[in-house]
Amino acid sequence: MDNRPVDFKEQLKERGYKLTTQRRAVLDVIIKNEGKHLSTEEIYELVKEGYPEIGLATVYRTLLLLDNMELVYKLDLDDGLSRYELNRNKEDHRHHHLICTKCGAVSEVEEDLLESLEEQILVKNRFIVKDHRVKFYGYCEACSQVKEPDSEVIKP
Amino acid sequence: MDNRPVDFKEQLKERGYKLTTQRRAVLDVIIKNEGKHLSTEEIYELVKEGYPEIGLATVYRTLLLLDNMELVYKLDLDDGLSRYELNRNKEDHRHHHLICTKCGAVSEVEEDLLESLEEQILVKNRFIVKDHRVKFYGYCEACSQVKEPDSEVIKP
DNA sequence: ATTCATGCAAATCGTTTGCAACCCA
DNA sequence: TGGGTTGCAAACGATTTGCATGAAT
Repeated sequence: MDNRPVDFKEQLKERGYKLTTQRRAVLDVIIKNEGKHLSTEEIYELVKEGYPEIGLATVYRTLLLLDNMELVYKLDLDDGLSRYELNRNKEDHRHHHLICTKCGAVSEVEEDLLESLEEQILVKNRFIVKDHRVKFYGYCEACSQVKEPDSEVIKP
Repeated sequence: MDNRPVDFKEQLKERGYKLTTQRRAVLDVIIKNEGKHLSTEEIYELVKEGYPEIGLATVYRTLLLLDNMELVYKLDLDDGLSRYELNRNKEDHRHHHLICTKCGAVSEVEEDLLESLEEQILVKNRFIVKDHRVKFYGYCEACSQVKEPDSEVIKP
């Protein structure tokens, strides 16, 4: 079902890059942890479990490469770290993130629903929208039921 | 028309903070440059024009304070710098940014138009949206008319 | 007189880069 | 073989922090 590794090798070849153990290891970790929004450091630690010799710089370089190849998608969840998620298909980055400012939980809205807004932007601002980044801040189901006074953990 | 400086003094007092020349100078620069999305360094340089003794650390600390007081709004325009814009009123941060990936120009969409989406999120995800950050990437009017092959300057 | 704020320099921290050794194609 | 790749350590750049001095209430 997952033929990405094959695509990966081909895509690297097309660009004149080599398929190395390190690159496979990084991609594999991201694939195995789909949905977790891992940070660079977290990816590094996970890769080291199966490949202790890898260097942090290699992880940074590989992530940059995967991002350029659009196999991966870089996120900013406002904690000062770069996080990544698997980009299942080219149009897949059209989902949004819900960030709970109380507990820090991050979930996703699979729908896009920005077409009408983008159409208005085209007409009113004469700006052609090609991509977008949308983050919603608020309270997740669990946190919205708590009665205690607010104590925000996350600041947008 | 602009009574913010008065509010500023009061708000500082309420929180037990002092009104210093430096804090006024920083806020004044932001007010005078409304719409420019200045970075911390740029604000520092502008403040120095009228107040050469100010230190960069003070600007950082003041910006953090203004952000906490919600007098200012922090932006991330993907260039690795923190940028700020004046937060005219508490509900004012409900506008979006249009970022041209060819020339880097940043403009704004004053309308919000996310209510229906947020209503759907409430129903489907049971997540209560309190705030959001929306960035659109694409081509501004000038750049969308150029015929040359793409040469993106900005990477989301 | 207190208490908070400032300026400076040093410290942090995530990320990038130079370079010799290494390894895939 | 040979050029891309790696690991290491040093370099970077934005932001933060410790501390003695200075200013606001």
